[in-house]
Amino acid sequence: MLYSKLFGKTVKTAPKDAVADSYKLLYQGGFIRESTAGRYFFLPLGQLVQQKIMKIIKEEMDAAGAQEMLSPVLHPLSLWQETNRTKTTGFELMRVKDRNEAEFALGGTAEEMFVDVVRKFQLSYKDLPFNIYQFSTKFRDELRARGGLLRVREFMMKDSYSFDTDEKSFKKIYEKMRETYSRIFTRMGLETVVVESDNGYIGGEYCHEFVVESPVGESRFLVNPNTSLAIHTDIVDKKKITPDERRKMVEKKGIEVGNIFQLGYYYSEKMRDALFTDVDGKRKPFYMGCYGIGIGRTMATVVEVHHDKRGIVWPKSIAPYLVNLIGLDLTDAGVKKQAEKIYQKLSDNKLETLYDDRADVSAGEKFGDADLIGTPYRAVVSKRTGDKVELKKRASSETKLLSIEELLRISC
RNA sequence: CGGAGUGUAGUUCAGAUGGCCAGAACGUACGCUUUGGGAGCGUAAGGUCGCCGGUUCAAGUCCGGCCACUCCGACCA
Repeated sequence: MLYSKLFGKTVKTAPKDAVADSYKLLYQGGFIRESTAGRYFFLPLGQLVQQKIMKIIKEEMDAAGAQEMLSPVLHPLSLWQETNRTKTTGFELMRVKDRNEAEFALGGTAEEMFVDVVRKFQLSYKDLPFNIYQFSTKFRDELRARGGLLRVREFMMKDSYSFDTDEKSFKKIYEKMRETYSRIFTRMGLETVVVESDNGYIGGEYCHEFVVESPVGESRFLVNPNTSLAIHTDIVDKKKITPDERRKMVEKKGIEVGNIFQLGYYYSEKMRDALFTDVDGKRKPFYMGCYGIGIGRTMATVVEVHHDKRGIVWPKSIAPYLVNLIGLDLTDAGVKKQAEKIYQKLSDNKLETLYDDRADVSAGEKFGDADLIGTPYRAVVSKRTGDKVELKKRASSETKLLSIEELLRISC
């Protein structure tokens, strides 16, 4: 990508009321812009990151045997009434009517929809278990949005729903999802704590949050550093912890980037005909679970964890580009030609490159932008570099002069 | 929804006691100069002063209502 053609520019100042570092940097770097409170545009750079996050999630979900599909965003309100969740969700449902006055809820989570599609089929125990998921925009009319992408009213979420014959079978999927989630976040450079939590309006008996420790997070939990037992402060009272154990636990704050829920029969018993035929010929309700990851929040969390005073330091796995190629002295025809040649070589080798081809911008400004945008590598071509390229990792201050062949050996 | 606060150019802000054509910096466009850590000079464009109403000879400024946004809390991913 040519920097001169990239839609979205870096700016020196962030809005004065931006408090979260992730919001400041994503704003200044030209990744996002606010529409109205809690609703954001993802600019080209931001969307590239979001897509990479989704790609990793998809790879891991598919490897775990889950199948991607897609449900409508407008949910018939009658489905939400069937489970009485029109009244019990913590967020306000947003409602719309069509031309026939039929009422819909803008989906904030999709348990009812997925049960509804499943019950359209005549399933038997032989079809179970399965785990189906989607990426889609969720709408939650929260009382208050905060912290840029950390808490919003409209966001991309991966939500999946598992259907099982019984608890024993379900627990295998639950355990698999727990491992899958840990792997997903590790691949994005996030270290997560698995925290036992309250189910809230989702229903069911137990659930676990995947929390990244951070002072800007809203999740408070207690953790025992020796046993890695972690529980949300909300459920401490329910958990009958001995005073002795309690003393060993420390309280921490973090950002909830994902969660896994046991739903059991919560939905399949409330919704008519959410049944499968078991081996004994009897119709029985599905034993369910659901699993969510907020994409935008995950992106913001990565920035919260991986940045310095100059800007973002993206992990390779989700960086918008691997290399920021900076051409200096581009008014010199020889240098310009060399820079273009290197850009071409990088592209030919599938090394995603943002080429800063601006001829009328000072070196300092280009370096500043590169640090702000935070690609893992910065490559410089100038009068000084001759037929070589200067390479620097974003996270380090060390520079190396490499031949083009050596440059092409950098890995994704 | 309770508490606090903000709303003037794309952004950050200044505009005391009401008073002529509403300002600066950054950014943007053009010209010249400059080119390894956000350079310099010049010119220009860019504003229904959040909206509605009121007071007044006169309102960005005073009064009332509304709206939007931010922060804290409550609540929740």
